[in-house]
Amino acid sequence: MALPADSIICGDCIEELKKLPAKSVDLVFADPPYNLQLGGDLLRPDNSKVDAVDDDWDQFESFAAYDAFTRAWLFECRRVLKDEGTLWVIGSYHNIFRVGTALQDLGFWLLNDIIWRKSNPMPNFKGTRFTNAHETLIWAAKGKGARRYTFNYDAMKMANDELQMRSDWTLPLCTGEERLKDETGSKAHPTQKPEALLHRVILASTKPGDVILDPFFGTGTTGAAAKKLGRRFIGLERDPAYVELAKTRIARVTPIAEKDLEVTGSKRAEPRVPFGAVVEAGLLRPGDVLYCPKGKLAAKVRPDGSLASGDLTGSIHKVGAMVQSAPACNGWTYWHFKSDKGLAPIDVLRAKVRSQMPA
Amino acid sequence: MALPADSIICGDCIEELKKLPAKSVDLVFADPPYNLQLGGDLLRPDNSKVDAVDDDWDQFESFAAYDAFTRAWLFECRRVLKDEGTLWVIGSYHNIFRVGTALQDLGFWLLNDIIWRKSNPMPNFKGTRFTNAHETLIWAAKGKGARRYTFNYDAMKMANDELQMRSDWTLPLCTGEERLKDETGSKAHPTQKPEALLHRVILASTKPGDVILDPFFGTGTTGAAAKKLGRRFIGLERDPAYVELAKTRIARVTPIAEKDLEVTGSKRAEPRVPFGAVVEAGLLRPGDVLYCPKGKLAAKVRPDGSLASGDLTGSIHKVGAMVQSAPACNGWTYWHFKSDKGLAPIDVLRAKVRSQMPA
DNA sequence: AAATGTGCTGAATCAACAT
DNA sequence: TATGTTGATTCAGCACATT
Repeated sequence: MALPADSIICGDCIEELKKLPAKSVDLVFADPPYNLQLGGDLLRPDNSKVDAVDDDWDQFESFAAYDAFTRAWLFECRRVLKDEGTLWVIGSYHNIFRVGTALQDLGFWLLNDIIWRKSNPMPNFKGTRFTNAHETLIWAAKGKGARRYTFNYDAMKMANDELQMRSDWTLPLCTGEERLKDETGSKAHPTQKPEALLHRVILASTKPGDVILDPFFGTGTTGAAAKKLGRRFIGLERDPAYVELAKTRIARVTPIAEKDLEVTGSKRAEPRVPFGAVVEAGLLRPGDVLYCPKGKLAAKVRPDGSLASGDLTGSIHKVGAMVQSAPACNGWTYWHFKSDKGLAPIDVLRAKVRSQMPA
Repeated sequence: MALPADSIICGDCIEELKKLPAKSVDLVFADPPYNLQLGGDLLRPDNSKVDAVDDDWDQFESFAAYDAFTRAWLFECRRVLKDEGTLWVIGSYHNIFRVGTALQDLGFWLLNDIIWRKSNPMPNFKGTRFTNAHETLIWAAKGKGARRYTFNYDAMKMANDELQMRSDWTLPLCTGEERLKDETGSKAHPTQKPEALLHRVILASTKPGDVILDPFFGTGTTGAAAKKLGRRFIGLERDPAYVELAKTRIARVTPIAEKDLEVTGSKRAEPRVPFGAVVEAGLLRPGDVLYCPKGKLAAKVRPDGSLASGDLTGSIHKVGAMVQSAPACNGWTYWHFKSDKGLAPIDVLRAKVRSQMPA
């Protein structure tokens, strides 16, 4: 089956998930039902249905049913996810512990739990508890070994005034203009999430063009944010009324021009330049002397791009580590050459070589 | 058996819990092993080694083993707890989901999950995830029907500048003078919690004279805070060395009169707003153009809150400085956007975002 | 005396690629 | 799969030394 990108599928989320091809999506964002009163959606571990919940429900039975439901859709999401893809789930204390446990049991590897601090939460009117002012998101990779997931570290850092983005995010609720209303003027969906939240999730963990799957699409916040940011989406939603709302909503979204989607990139993604290329380019000559940042330690450049410092020879990194008796060293930033303005790190020579490289 | 109030029992926590009488304590505070699953050594950018929690007591064979342990001690705590008593557990994403699930399965009724936002967390040194900047506490009553638990709503409200105390608490780590040191001057316990955290827990959920049980007593932070606040404590701790440390520590604590309790939640500096939050809030779109005060120089907004002006990219401050060839620049006042009333500084957008933020 | 600078540390599931 | 090489990566707060 071809991947139905940029579309909404109306149907039961588990059944529809089963129809999607394995290892086909880059990101899953899921906002599953929080409470246990799911009626027909809830299945016991033996797949029998749970009756409508009343005040005296059998608590264990209900939890077991919720767990079975949770594990079923998470299992399918894991199947559909690419090996280097990641998954987000949002929830509150009513359900998030069960979701987190299920994730771990299914083999997902937790990367972070993220706290959405609501700047304008609903107060606790009875004064019996702390104001419930946050929700929790879990960000997980497909498994322990999955190392090559997308995390746009530098973009996140930039979005936070050049400080690392933390695990707590302060954002307002979805209110005002952004909140979708029905014909009567009341809110169209009870748990519509703010687009700002999805903006950060998508910017952090996907690249332009990636496919984002949302198995509980609702009124399509994930789709709207994805379209805006030049990502594709697949939405699963059971309620045809929500599907219609989401379609209208997403149709109105203007994507950001591709050239405006660029974010701060990581140095790891830069093309690798061996030090030998700097010598080959004539930016340094064999026999030239490099110095440590304070200028006291020195090493001599050799024709093959290795260094010699006394008896020590090897790569710029290895010699840098050895002369400091350090376990490791980034030779590009450690070693300096004498320029007309004093000592400068050889990293500026690497930049010169890179600027002359074909893309 | 009489209740061993204001004492520390050295022994296995589950075995010792079994010896305590049923329905005898008012509060349980538990800081169990987190079951961290760390890989090899972690080096900081300066090549120093992170002192990780690699103690034996944090090692479990599997999730199943951790779950069995968790359910065993939680089961006994529930037995020992008075019907109107409540229980707190602190953890991180490594274990807190399993703890929360166990609590629900054992019949506890969750009242809140509380986020301890660390004001000074350890950074993520490798740039691979969001900075893990919080821990989670769960506050639970003994069962769904247990309504007469203690919650000092007004004291909490008073401690928070007459606003309802929220479910996210911003507190620093336990460092400096407060952190207990061993003979060699290094930390005596790897996971000592700040007294301010216990202070708030105890003030919120106990009355003077109440008995607080801590089954993972460690160096006795719970006991110290309890004594200070005129509550009694029972500590269970396996390691005799920690027991001794805790005894000495608590002996030095002088109880304080209630009227002298510190006022927490004092006014903080204005919350920092990164420019990325302005973009996320939709107040500016990626691709929008910002102008210098005179309108001659321009820069384009990117999705991560960085700016691009020709080849120059970076934060609003950095790009502002570069286009002026100035050493520094306050981007908030330098950059302007086109509003219906002409050019306006982006600082007015920051004010909008800030007006929606809690401290 | 006051200001400034240096070094250390905190519950951390912390790299990616080529051979 | 295992091993070796390249080279990317940190924030707040406190203690203590220096100016």
